[in-house]
Order: sequence, then C-alpha cells, then structure tokens
Amino acid sequence: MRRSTVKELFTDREVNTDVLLKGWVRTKRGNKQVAFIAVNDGTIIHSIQVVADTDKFSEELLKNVTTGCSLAVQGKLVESMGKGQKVEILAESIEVLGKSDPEVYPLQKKGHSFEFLREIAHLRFRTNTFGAVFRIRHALAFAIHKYYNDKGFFYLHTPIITASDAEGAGEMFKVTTLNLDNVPKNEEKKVDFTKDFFGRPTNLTVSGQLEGELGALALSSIYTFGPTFRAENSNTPRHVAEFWMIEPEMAFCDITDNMDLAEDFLKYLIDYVMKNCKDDLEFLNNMVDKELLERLQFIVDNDFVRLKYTEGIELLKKSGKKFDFPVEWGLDLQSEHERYLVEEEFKKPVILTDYPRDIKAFYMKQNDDGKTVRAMDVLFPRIGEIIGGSQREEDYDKLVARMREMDIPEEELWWYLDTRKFGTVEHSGFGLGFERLLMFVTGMTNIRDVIPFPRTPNYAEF
RNA sequence: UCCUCAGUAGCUCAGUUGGUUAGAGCGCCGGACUGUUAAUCCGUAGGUCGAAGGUUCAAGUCCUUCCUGGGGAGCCA
Repeated sequence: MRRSTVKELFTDREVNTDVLLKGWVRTKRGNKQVAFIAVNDGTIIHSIQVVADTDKFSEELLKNVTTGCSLAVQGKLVESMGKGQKVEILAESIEVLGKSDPEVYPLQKKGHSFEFLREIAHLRFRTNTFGAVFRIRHALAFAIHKYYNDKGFFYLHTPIITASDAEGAGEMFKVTTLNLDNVPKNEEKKVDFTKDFFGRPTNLTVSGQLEGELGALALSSIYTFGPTFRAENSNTPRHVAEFWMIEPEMAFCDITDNMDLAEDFLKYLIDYVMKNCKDDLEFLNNMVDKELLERLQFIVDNDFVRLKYTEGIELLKKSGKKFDFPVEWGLDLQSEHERYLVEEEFKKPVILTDYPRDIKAFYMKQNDDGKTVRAMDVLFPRIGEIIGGSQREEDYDKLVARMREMDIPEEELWWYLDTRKFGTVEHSGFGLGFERLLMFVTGMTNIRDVIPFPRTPNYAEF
C-alpha cells in the first residue's frame, strides 16, 4: 500500500478507507484498553491520532512506541469518536521502524526554550514551532522565485568564492588551501598567494551585487538568491555569519522604480505566505506572537512611507525625544532613530532615501546636490533595516572619482568599470536579508531560530 | 568587541542576613483509570549547584578570573 502523508490524510483521503501512515511519535496516552498515539510526519503542523486497542497488540510492541520513535501504521481512516480531531486511524498493524529510548530522547511533550532547542538543532525540526518555521522558510523561498520568474527576471548565480575585496560590506572569510602551519612567504616576507589554489587571495562573498550588475546590464533584470558570509564579530539576535540574501538588479530603472519594486515584492511575499501557510502562521500566532497575523495583514494593506534622509533628520530633531546618540545631518541613523520613525512617528514601514554620500558605498548614484546619494533603506517595525539598496552610479568619470576618494582599487574592479565604459545605462537594485524577512514573517525574535544551522562567532555545530 | 542579566535534576525554575541531609513542577520509570487531547491520580529514581582559584569554623549563597547563554549597543542584511 502506498504511504499517505498526514497532510493527505487530513485533506484528500476519504474516511473508512485503508491507509498506510509513516511518521514519528509525538505523544502516547491511554489506559489498559486503548492507546492514543499522536504521529507527525512534518508534512503539516498537525499530528494524526492513531488509536490502538491494546488487546490487538502485544505489550512488548506498545512498550516500544515512545516519544520520538518512528512508526509504520496500517489501519482504517475513521471519523474520530473523541473531540479535538475530525479523523483518526484505527490501527490494524503497527511496526516500530526505529526505536527511541525515552530515557535519553531530549524532546518532551511540554514546551522547551528556544535556547535549549538550539543546542539540539539536529532534532528541533521535530517540534511544532520549528516545523512551522522551516515550512514557511521553504514557502518564502519558493515565492521569491515565483515572483521574479513571473516578472521576467532571470535567476543569476553569482560566485560564492570571490577575488574582489572591494565591496566593503564587511569583514570577509578567507578561502585558502595553503598549509596554515607552514605558510609560503615571498621576498617581502608576506604570504605568497601565487602558491595558493587560485594564485591570488580569495574570500567568501559578502554580496553578489557587483556581479549582479554585470548580468542586469545585458539581461535587463536579474536576481540572485544565495548564501553570503560576514566574518564580523557580531553577537546579536539579528546577525549570523552565514545568511541568505536576495538581490534583484534592474537596468533602465531609477530609484523610484526600485522603491516600487521593493514595496511590491515585500507585500507579495507576505501575502503569499498568509495564503499558503495558514496553519503554520496560526500556530505561530498562538504560541509565539499574538499579534503576528495582524501585523502581517497591516503590511499588506498599507503604503510604505517614503522619506528623504534630510526630512528624517528634521523629524527626529522636532520629535523632542531624548536619544542616546546625536541626531545631526551627516551622521548615520542609529537603531533608536530608525525605531522611532517606524514605530512611533509613522507606525508603518518607512523607506528612507538620499543619504549623505559619505556614509554610503562608492557605487551609489550621486545626486546633483553634491552631498547625497540615491540610497534607499526599507525599515520595518521590530527588525529595523530589512532592505538596503540604491540606484547605481552609471557615469564612468563620477564613479572613478568616487572610488579614488574612497581608496577603492580600480584595477581590482576593472570588469565592473567596463560596464560604464561600454553602453552604460541607468540601473538600480537592492538586497533583502532572507532571514530578517523570515523573522518578521514568523514572529521569531532570534535569527538563529529561522535558519536551520546558524553560524555565529565561536559556533559552528552541526 | 562593549554594557547588562543569568548558569542549581533530562527540561523550566525556587533556594532567606553564608549555617544541618539541596527543593518544586513537568518529563522519564512503575502503578491506577473504558476515548485521551500539553489527560488525570498515586509512587520511585534522578544533583561534582558552569569551571578554576580564594575568603570563612562553615559557600549553591561572598570575592577574583575564565567559559557558556539571554537582552541591549556597535558593524550590517
């Protein structure tokens, strides 16, 4: 007999038919006459109840049915006699596929702290919360591809190992095959990278943007969706050393088009998840964050505020609020400032644009005022900056001048500059942190709980 | 990296101004119960009090250093 998933049993299968179920036991209850076994196979948040008459099964067998073990159950799908579920399986045969010693199995029926579950990240998939989170993670990844595919964007695979060190998005992890116990040195007593695998220093990418621009300046619209790496010693609930980023890049597109896309994209994704992950979101709304669904709906229903950095500074100064950090034109906004604008002043997402050039990256398009660049940050309640992007500088001379001012080696980015030499066009793009979005969508408050295997300073278990 | 709070049973925690043999709930195990829903009721087992030093007649409790975790900050996505 073909196995039915729990999802199929709840949605597709007719009652009073014979079914085969396979899954893992969540709980077992009962008495001398009957045992109730909740079985979950991860296809859906709900577990299905298996009812076993004790006179049909040996004591030995039922003894091995413990929390965490895997089972194959053949039986009849019937309407439940008890309250709490519509259908259940009346077991005719039960096979324990893999035992689970209850003395040492770490998951119990009662809830665990997320901190504890992080220490058993290899088993936390078997909890309701993490099942929900990782099903939603999948749905969101799928929705991202669907969104861009439907819009005619091409999925571009930018390199994970990169030789350019110029992006400036943060500390990079070195990639090398050199023997660290005996590193070859050159005449200047520096590391001789000509002996290394690539014959030059290489790192893990911090962003696919520069390569993404190359694609967009030929294919019109591309997006990347892949892992990125930051070797920063950041210890916060919003940072990991390895995370996934989505970076669309569009030719013939200015900052307004860019903002429109960012807003439409975020709303689409949230709407998609609300329509396709109802059960999981409802569970999270009940167990993790009581305002989750309300907040998600609010994002979909409301326009984002669009505000220039200069106006933002004025609002902060006028607010009369005491901040720990100074508010002054030319200084970057601190978390507390962003939070004030999003959570108190407007109470909705804010897109801040036209930041001072000196606090932003070299590639951003310079405005005519000579002071600001066409940067845009999308700020969300609770998590802060969820998107960072800009219109790119397409003018060769302006771009080179800016690189020289900021000491960025032109020879290393000769290929990037070539696109401005040969048929340059207006173009824009942004980067969305996948895990940050997932935090917002699931209500989880620690980024380590929305990525299956988090990598943080001093931690790379599993 | 800085600030701050915490680390006691498998999990979540309590533990008085330092004072006898270290406490609970849940889980596990054993028992009871004719349909349970994080079942209920009874009982048993389970501890190098994060680690190392120190103060003291006496340290889970005070001091020092280190380790680990949470929250906040910086860096950013």
